[in-house]
Amino acid sequence: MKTSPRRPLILKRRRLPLPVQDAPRDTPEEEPKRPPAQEEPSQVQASKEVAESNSCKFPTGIKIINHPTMPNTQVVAIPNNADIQSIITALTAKGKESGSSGPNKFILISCGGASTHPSGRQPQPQTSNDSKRTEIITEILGPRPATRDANVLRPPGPTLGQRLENCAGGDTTGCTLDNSLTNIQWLEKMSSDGLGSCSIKQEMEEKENCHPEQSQVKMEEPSGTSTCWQDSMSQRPPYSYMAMIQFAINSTERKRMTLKDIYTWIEDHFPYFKHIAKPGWKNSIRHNLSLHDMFVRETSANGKVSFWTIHPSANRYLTLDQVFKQQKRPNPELRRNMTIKTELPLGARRKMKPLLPRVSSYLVPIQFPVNQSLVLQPSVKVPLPLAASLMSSELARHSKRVRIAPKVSALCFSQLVECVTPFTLPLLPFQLLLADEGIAPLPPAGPVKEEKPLLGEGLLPLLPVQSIKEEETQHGEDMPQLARPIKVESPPLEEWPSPCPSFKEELSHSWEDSSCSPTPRPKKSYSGLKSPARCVSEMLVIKRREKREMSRSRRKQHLQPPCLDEPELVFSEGPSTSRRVTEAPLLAEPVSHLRCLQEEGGPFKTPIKETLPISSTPSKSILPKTPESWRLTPPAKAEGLDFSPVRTPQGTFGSLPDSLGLMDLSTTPLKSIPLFDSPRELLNSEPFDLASDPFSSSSPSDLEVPKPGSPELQVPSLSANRSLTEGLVLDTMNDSLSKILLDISFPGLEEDPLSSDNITWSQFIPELR
DNA sequence: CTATGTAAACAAC
DNA sequence: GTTGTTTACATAG
Repeated sequence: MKTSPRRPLILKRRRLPLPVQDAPRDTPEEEPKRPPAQEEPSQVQASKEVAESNSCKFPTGIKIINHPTMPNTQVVAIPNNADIQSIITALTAKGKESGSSGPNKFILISCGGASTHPSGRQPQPQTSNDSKRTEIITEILGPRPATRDANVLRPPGPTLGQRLENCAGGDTTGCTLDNSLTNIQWLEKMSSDGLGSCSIKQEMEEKENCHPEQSQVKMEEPSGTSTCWQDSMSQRPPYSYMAMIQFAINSTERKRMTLKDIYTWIEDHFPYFKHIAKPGWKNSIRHNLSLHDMFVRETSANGKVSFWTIHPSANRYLTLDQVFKQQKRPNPELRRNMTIKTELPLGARRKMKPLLPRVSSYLVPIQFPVNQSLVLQPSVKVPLPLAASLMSSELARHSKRVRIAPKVSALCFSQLVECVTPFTLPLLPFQLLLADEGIAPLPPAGPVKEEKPLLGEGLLPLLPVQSIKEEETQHGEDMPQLARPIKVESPPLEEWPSPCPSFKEELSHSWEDSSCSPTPRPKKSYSGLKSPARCVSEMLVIKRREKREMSRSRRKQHLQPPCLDEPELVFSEGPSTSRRVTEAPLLAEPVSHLRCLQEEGGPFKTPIKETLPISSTPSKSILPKTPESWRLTPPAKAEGLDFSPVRTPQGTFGSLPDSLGLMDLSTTPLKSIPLFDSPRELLNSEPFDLASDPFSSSSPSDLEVPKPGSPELQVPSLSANRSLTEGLVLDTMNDSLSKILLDISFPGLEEDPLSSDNITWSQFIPELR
């Protein structure tokens, strides 16, 4: 189709221009916003239901609304005077009761805020809304991307899968800013996507998903959207080769597959390759296998058969199934893509984002519901003390990025996610930044700009924890390479199916390697595993590589920390999966977290190649350190990297405390959480840190989060254009509470709301008023 | 610049 | 011919 010489195949995803500004076309009418009410009926109902139910349980004045985009997520508007703890307790109970199927994430927002606000600016416009609405929206459409984040975010709770779903949404929130933003996006989506049916209903039903069994093979159908999917089958899948390879490999129990099987799997699952694609696609597959460090080649014991595996640290265990599901729900993207193409006019189309792959993906798109979406009762006002927020992932695509904060967990939430809200773009720039409490520390130094660095870290933060630590510790900077071997971390053994895997690169260059020894670093290494013989052979290989490396081309891309982009999914089911991360030691949930973390980065994103020094790759890496980023990442933080940071416009945020975050939420100490009347307060206030309390202790000193002092960092920086607000997100699944910062910029406003202190939640969310 | 896709040259089996 | 690696280049963001 595409005939471009070079790229015969073009991914559609890229194609779609953002409607954003142009949007006009797309949604002209629609977007204009439908009043919330109008939205999907189904949604509405759902929301109502929820509300009702909630209302029962909770003190009066509390409004609960289903999050428009996030499944299993509700936005809870809490009056100032309400007893937060009790509410949290109630929500927690509720969430638990509901289990994965029900709402398990709650974004807490204080409503009365308006009152509080002295600020003057309450937005008028919005105000108007207040009265109006009572209802809200609901689920539906979430933006897809969110899911990913979700994963990330999600702690390990129950099953990841569930989480994902739950969280998936990420998001959330309700933030609806003003109309503008929201509408467009989502509405648009809705309409355009047509998700409709499939997604919506199913969404609610997520449950199904939960158990998905997915045979991976057939995933397509699972959803039922088969038609859509099928249609798409003839088209090039929206997944990168790297993603497809991962899907293929992860579809097996042992998580390993021969090249041939990979080809077969892909052909089976994506007819496009079987029937339409040029033969060269196989070459591309091979190319990807060789290029990305996350793919590790193992040789069978006898040495005759080579299996390709995914480096545990990088493996998110994504399966097509999972991705597919997620997409459905939350995002309609795929759907969109598929359908859209045909249906929508170009303008209308959204761009597809590469699902899995792109690094940028780290960013999670967040969608905000349209403003309307939330509605609180008029009467209710919440002060906002709470910040609630949400987070989860979201999608981001738009213009901005949101970072997701990790769960509160331990120390830090710090993670921020940057999201870009894709859709919204046009509308408004609303950004969310999640920050943990501490978060902020920005990376002072660096300009942050680079996302990448961030990326890696950013999301990861969580993940890394374990790995990171280890690395850190191990590394230090230099751990001898020897140490590396330690890698054991990677749980290779267990995880790795193959008994004796020999990885090409044993040395691992990645991580360390680059720097280290000149020696070879073959791609992957799991040292322990390989047999001697292999080692030798490997060595040879390595040598070659080294040479090459010297050269510059793209070499294998090293793993990096994860990113999120991908659809997240976390694995779920996989038996094996479970542990890999042995390392995780720290966390209680380790596994999941870890996994997430690692995975995040992993899979899709290519790890950064950090490049060896030499390597051809340009890694931009700022971090010279490690090539292997993925592991290393954390440390970085220490170093000043930011992990999670949000990148604010200017900068970024800081790092995560890394590990901290990971810790676990389980104990969330919500109790003491302060509520903030206005977003502004939040900003000013220190993070409350959950972390501090409970975790603080836990957190290693080193880890320390910059938080307190630092707050400003972010803020200031942010201030420039944005405003920040904070919110709390209660994830009952995880028992975690997270705080996030929302960075919101209003189009209309010149100033940042923040800057003006005036800002109130209501401004952001009219309904609250 | 980076990530990704494609093509192709080579090398080892 | 298959499998792996690399290099080179193109394209989109």
